[in-house]
Formats: sequence, structure tokens, C-alpha cells
Amino acid sequence: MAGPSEHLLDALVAIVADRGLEGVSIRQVADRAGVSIGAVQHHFPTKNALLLAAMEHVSTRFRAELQQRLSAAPSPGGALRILALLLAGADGAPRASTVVWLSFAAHAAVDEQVAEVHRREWASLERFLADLVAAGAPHRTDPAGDAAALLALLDGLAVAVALEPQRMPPARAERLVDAWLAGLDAG
Amino acid sequence: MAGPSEHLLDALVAIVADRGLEGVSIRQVADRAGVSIGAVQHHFPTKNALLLAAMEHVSTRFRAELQQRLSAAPSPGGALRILALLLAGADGAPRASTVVWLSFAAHAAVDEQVAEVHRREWASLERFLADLVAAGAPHRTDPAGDAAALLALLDGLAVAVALEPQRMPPARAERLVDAWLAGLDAG
DNA sequence: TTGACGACAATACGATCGTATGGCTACGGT
DNA sequence: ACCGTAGCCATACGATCGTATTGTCGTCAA
Repeated sequence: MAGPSEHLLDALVAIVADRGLEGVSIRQVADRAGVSIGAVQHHFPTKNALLLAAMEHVSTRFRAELQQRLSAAPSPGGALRILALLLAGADGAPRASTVVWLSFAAHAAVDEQVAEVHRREWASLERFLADLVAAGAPHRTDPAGDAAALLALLDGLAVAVALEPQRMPPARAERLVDAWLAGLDAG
Repeated sequence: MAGPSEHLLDALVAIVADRGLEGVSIRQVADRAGVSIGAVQHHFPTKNALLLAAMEHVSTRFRAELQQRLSAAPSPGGALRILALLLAGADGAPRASTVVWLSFAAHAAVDEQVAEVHRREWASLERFLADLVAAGAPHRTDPAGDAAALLALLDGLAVAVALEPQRMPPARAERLVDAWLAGLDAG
């Protein structure tokens, strides 16, 4: 299932997770994957192509894991909570995932191709959240607005959980997410 | 008022704003500031020291601008809205500021010294927001929780405004902020 | 007057970077 | 049997990096 290309992409993601994007070099990726520089160059012509492929890779992985987790959701409301906790980096979501997308996001501010992938993913995420809101809380008048606010909240929480674990431990992030979801029905 | 050191820090911040942290090198900073490599080394012994000083520099600048903007606030509620719109990158806040702190945040995930400065600033921000909430909406039972949620929302909105201007134009961010603030009184 | 020192500039060093190049091996089609 | 090509490695090239070293001016205390 996992070819040599995916192995390289996993190596890159692992490097980003613990040394940041600045720690990524063709040589480091090759080392981590246990192959030569030439092998990396064979599968991806440039570093940029490797980076873009890695972004698509983490997106694909995320969608797969999401689908699996949501298969156990009893209702749209339950699915919304599962997705929210996952995105917020609350219990169950590894810090590494947040660090990776945070690194990509920062790079997106400077690289148009990376920005395009980021925009596509986040737009898709907002649509998905909006659908869950519309299905789980049909009385809401602006599910798209609710989804956009929720997505922003979750992004901010994820960063806080990853960078400030003592100010924002996962349990607090979970409480805040639940409070916001409760506001969906009340407010 | 602005000595040669501040000039170097401004140069670094300008580089981060339009090429990211990866565009920062001693040589680039020296070039942008119109001095030699040696001058940079004279004021800051290492690149890391320069980076840390730049973070403190943007913090100081931010506090100064904030204090100036808040001096025109009629009430705690008004001050809260001004600060929220500023942090969210809504109309009036430049994209560059968001890109700079986003870059620093991503770097904080990998550099403990940068992380410490980041934590200090964000903790201070949450406290300040909590005070404004407590003053402007005294009936709230958990102003610290409100502040933490608001701060996360604003961080997420700022990133969205900076990276996805068509999904999250400043006006939409402003509407979402206002909706959240309205929920302070209702929910 | 001299001499130390602060504020730079110029240059050098070793490391690492992305990428190009050329060769080797194994295999699949003709 | 043979040729091409996919897959991979070793190595080289030029650029850029952070930092160390050394020198050159002023200014100002003694």
C-alpha cells in the first residue's frame, strides 16, 4: 500500500513535526527515509514538488482518518463534536499534526502554490462543517457563518494547545469546544 | 527615538513579512538596513539573539499601538471590540502583522526560546481580554474561559484573513467578531 | 597626546543547501 | 539476444549560510 514515494513523504512530515519546515532538506529527507539523495530526486524533481506532494499527502491522510472516526458517529451533532475535537487538538489528536499544518500555513503566507492547497483544504473544511451544522442544528439561520467561526476557533485552539500546553491543556480546549457547541442550540 | 538596533529589527520584521522567516539571513537584514554584516553582528552576537530581540520589538510595538487605539475607547465593551478587530486582522490591521506572528508561532513550535516569548505574550493577551470581559460583561460566570475562546477565535480569523482573503474577507471577520461579542450578552 | 574603546566594515572559513550529471543494475518488451 | 527504461546511487558544482577574524576610523578619558 505504501510505495517508496509515500515513504519519502512520511519522512518529510516527520521532519517537519520535530524540526519544522526549516529542518527539511533533500538530504535530511533521504537520510530519514534511508535512501540516497538521488532516490529523492528520482521521485520528486525539486524540493518544491516534494513539499507540495507532502501537503496533498497529509490532506489525504487526514480525510481518511476523519472518515474512519466519523463512521462511529451516531448523529450529525456527534460527528460535529468529533471533528471539532480532532481539529482543536484536544485529547486524541497528536501535537505533531498541529505543528505540521501550522508550519505549512506559515509557509503559505509566502508561497503561492502552498497557499492554494491550503485554501482548497480550508474551504472544503468550512463546507463540511457547515453541512454538519445544517444537519445537526437545522434552526440555525447561517450555518456557513457558524462553520467559519467554528473553524477559526478550532484553528486557534489547536495552536494554543500545541504551543501553550499549560495555558491551554487539551481538557480546557475540549471544554471550550463543548461550550461553543452548546451555544449552537442556545444562542 | 529609533536607534540603529531598532532599525535592524525593523528590517528583519519587514523581511519576515514578505519572505517569511526562511528569508531572514544576517546578510539580508544587513542589506535591507543598508549596513554591513559586521554592523549586525556588532549589535546582535548571533542570529538567534537578533530573532529574539525582533520578537520583543514587535511585542513592544503592538502594545504601544494598542494603548493608543484603546485611548479612544468609550467603554470596556468598546475597547474589547477594538482589540478584537485588531487581533482578527479585520479592516485596519495590516496583513503583514499577521504574517509576522504566524511565522513566529510556527517557529515557536520548534524553538524553545521563541516559544517562551510567544507564551508570555499570549498569556498576557488572555488576561487582558478577560479583564475587559469582566468589566464589560460582569454577568459572565467565566470571563477567563470567554477570553480564551475569544483569543482562539481571533487567532484563527487572523490566519484566515491573511491566507484566504476570498473565503474570509475582513468584513466577514468583522461580522463574526460582532456575532461572538453579541453572544457575550445573550448566551 | 595617547591609548583604549565603541561602532562599524571587509573578508575568510567551513558547513549545508538545491540541483545537475553520470553511472550502475534489473527487468520487460520486441 | 538486445535495447530501453525505471530505479537508484555517488559525486560534483555553485551558491548561501552563520560566524570568526581582523582592520579602520572616530571620540573621549587620562
